[in-house]
Amino acid sequence: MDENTPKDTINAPVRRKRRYDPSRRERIIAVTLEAIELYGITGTSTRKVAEMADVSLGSLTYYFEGINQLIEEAFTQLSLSISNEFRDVLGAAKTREEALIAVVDFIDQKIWGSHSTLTLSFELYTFVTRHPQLKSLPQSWMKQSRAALEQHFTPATARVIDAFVEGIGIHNYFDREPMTRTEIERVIRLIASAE
Amino acid sequence: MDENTPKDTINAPVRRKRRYDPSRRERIIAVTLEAIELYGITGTSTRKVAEMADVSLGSLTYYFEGINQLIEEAFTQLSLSISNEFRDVLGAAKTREEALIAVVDFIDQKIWGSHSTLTLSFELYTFVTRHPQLKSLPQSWMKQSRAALEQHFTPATARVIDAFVEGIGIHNYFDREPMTRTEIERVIRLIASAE
Amino acid sequence: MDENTPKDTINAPVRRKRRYDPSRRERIIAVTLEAIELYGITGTSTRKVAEMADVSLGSLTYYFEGINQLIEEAFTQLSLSISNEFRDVLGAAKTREEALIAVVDFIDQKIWGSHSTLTLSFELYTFVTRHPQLKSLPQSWMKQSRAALEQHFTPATARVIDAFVEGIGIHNYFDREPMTRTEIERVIRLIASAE
Amino acid sequence: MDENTPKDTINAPVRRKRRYDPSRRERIIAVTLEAIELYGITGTSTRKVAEMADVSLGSLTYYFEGINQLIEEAFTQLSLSISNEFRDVLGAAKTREEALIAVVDFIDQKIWGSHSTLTLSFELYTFVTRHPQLKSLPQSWMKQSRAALEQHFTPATARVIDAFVEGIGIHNYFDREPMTRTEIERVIRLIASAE
DNA sequence: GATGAATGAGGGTTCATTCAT
DNA sequence: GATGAATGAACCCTCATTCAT
Repeated sequence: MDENTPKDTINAPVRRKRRYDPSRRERIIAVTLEAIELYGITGTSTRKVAEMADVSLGSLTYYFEGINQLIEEAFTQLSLSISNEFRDVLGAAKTREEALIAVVDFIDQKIWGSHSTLTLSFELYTFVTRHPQLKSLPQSWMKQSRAALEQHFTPATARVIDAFVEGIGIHNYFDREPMTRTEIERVIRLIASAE
Repeated sequence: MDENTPKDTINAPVRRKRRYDPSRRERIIAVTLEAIELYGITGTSTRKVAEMADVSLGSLTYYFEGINQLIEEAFTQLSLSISNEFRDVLGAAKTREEALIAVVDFIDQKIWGSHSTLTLSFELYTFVTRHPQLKSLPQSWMKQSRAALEQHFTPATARVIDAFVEGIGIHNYFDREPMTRTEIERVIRLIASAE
Repeated sequence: MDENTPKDTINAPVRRKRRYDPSRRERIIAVTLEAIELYGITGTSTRKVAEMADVSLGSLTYYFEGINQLIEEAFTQLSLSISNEFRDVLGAAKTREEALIAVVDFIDQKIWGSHSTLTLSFELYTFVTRHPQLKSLPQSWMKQSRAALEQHFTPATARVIDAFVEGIGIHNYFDREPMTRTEIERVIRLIASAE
Repeated sequence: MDENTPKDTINAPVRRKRRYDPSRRERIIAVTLEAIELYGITGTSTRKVAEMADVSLGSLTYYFEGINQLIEEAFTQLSLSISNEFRDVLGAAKTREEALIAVVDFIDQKIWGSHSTLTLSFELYTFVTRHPQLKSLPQSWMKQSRAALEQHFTPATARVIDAFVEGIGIHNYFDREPMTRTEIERVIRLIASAE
């Protein structure tokens, strides 16, 4: 009782008493993804997420079964974001030529090539390895990528492009002299030419 | 101690639990890699490694600065193993045709396609993301792969093959209908044909 | 809320999850006793009780001061049930001989010997130890047991029988070879014979 | 490093660094029993035990699988103490008459009648209810009590006395007017007379 | 050189209770 | 009157690391 009574209006203690926060669940998920990007799954604790989301510790287990479910939902969202973005980029292409360029863009810098995306993907792959029930995440992600590519290429070609996107993205991440845009384009054209 | 001490035969050559063991350091590293494969970095603790290596807990910090150094050395060894194996497989190829088949084998089942290798690679990639000083590991690994490939292909082709190996390995790991050997071979031949 | 709201039949008498419920307080108490029997006081939480009673979480602190008051009321009810049952069983006896048999029945299987009753009694005894204001519960329970016995036996005998009932019930609960009905009857007759 | 460096010898920080504490495990068990008596199992936490034993938190899980194993060991010790004490008291009796008096003493005040013992017994009974693997504790305790009694009485009588001891102890604990020593003695003699 | 008992910060989670609606 | 989202202290336990022997 005492601790809630402000001595005077000036020194009133700042007490976080945020009730009614309708988008709380979504914010927690988004913040979790940020935490994973910043600190890795290893460094992502309930306490850190709660603090980053400006939320009490109890909120996490109020909305989620446990930290694993939280991570799963965060990854689900990540997976959706990436594959939707790929779909959008490819979907905007009207001709086969535009599609080719869109793929190159996707690798080169726009999405897949980004530090953030790759970092999160590595975390996801590693996590899926230990939690096989999440295999559906990269699976449906791959499925959607290929569906988007198949609007412009044959299934076989789509598959090869998809795999190349994956591989070159990772290699460029580590490589001190990443493959140039010109070279990427040459490869994509080569693959596409084989249909 | 008591239970291991022979009561009356003073010089009896009793096998102590922790016997004289010159290769202890190496064994700890090897066991750490096993632990990472089995439980992930997250699930690999000093206690578990010590127990698996049949070594005292103190040994770990006696031989290594800390658990991170231990993991780093384990990954260094992993990196060496994989790239050496790739070098050997490629090195055994006498003709360009044999080299092509060797690459297909490498992807298809022998090494890179294995569950164990991919699992460890994901752990490594994730770890490197948080410990940039280890970037040299995948870098020199890539360097050696390409050097091996360059015995039979141009540098540009070597690079593309290398990236494709990476990507298709990962995709096949997640894919419920992995790319067939025939299809893999077709792609490799396609890439090689562009020289 | 959405899923329970009828889309077009405005006045449809949809059964809400939480319907009008006049005996809610009593039900909560009864359910609490069930929870204690199933999970022990340790395993009985407000959430679990609310869920089992199909009642909102807030109801518990709305109807009760706190969980301790809830437990107290549950135990009060338990105490009443058991002692009333004992009173009824004894009250139905018309002769001293029938009373003897009734006591044997009470121990042997009917009430006191039951797993459920003993489980709850242990919980109660333990709880009373930490909340002395509840000592009146076993006290009035004992008082009523003796009053029922005194319809057929002297106070001194009633007391001894009562204590024996307590002791043999507990021992038979743990004993792998419980005391037989014949033997129980022999003891009761022995005690009764001393008047 | 900084925090360990004393600024001067006078203000050297007091750091509990108790290494080598050979009886630590036993002390933790003993302290746990004290904690259970004082606060009940419900109120006995790892933190409280660690503090009471002047031991670090980690020591508890270093020596015990978890808090349940700790409680089990504490109860095992309790069970041993009580039944040994009963054995000793009875064992000191040379004649049947002395044995009778020993039993009365045991109930009346010495051991079983004590607040402490009954409190712990209630906790034990309640705990066993939820952890059936501990049923052997009260079982072997009963077994030993009867063995001690059978030095002076027939098995049937031993069993009845044992049950009566249990029941009267509990009832006297709750009763505002406990059974007098004289009355207890009368009952014991009555039971013994039936052989 | 080698050990393993000891440490304590930090992990995930549960809980009774509060209170704006 | 009744709700349930929100709180934060406290729970048990794991961990890398230290250090007296």
